[in-house]
Amino acid sequence: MIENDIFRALADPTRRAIFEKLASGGMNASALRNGMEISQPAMSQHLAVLRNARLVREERQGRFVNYEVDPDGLALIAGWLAKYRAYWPARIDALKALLKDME
Amino acid sequence: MIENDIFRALADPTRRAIFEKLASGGMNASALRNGMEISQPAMSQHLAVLRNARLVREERQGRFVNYEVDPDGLALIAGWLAKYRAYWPARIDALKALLKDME
DNA sequence: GAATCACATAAGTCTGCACTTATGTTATTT
DNA sequence: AAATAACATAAGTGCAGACTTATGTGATTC
Repeated sequence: MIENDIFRALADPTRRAIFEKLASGGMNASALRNGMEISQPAMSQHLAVLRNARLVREERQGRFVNYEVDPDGLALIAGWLAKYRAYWPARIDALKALLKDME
Repeated sequence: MIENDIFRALADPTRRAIFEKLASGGMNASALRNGMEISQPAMSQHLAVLRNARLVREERQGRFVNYEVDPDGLALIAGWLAKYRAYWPARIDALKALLKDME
């Protein structure tokens, strides 16, 4: 179940940090490690989990592998959130401000 | 960190099932157990985790404790998602239409 | 083609966490 | 006030998962 993979992937703070870093632009695994104090295998394993959850996708470039955010995973979270939109009216103003900021 | 609590809380499928059940209406812990094959302590522990993540809130009613969805947790997820709005431009229009419909 | 570089995979260790059994706490009932 | 009902908490157990060390794989460099 992909939904389970997504939430389990995001449950780890290190993985969320990696994802956030990728959100600012595509990057290879080595570049991702810069300033993160994480071993090479650990990074590789984290990326595999994120990729399996469709939060990230890879693209081979020579001997480098470029990673970038996969919108599919985000859309799935948005879909999960939408199921509970009945509870959003309480926060509707905050959301509106958020959207206005998106223009 | 509350964001971490939220994602860790949602990482467990049983906890997501409990949350989904509560989304269809407030309920006490015993009613939640109906048709779930889960022990009473396990349910109590799951509810504690969800409550700590602000995904659920409780309200004492005699010797019962009524649980309901807490919009705060959902809003925090929406806020997290919003950080990556650059990756779901196509979804923005749908969300806007949704909010307009809420007026 | 041998060495090196970027990354993946294997296997083992250790911590966190979901569960169980047992007991505590608070409110109702009789 | 004793019994019971609804729930919380404590302590112990077993497994998943985040890490390590070691090795494998595919691409570039010399």
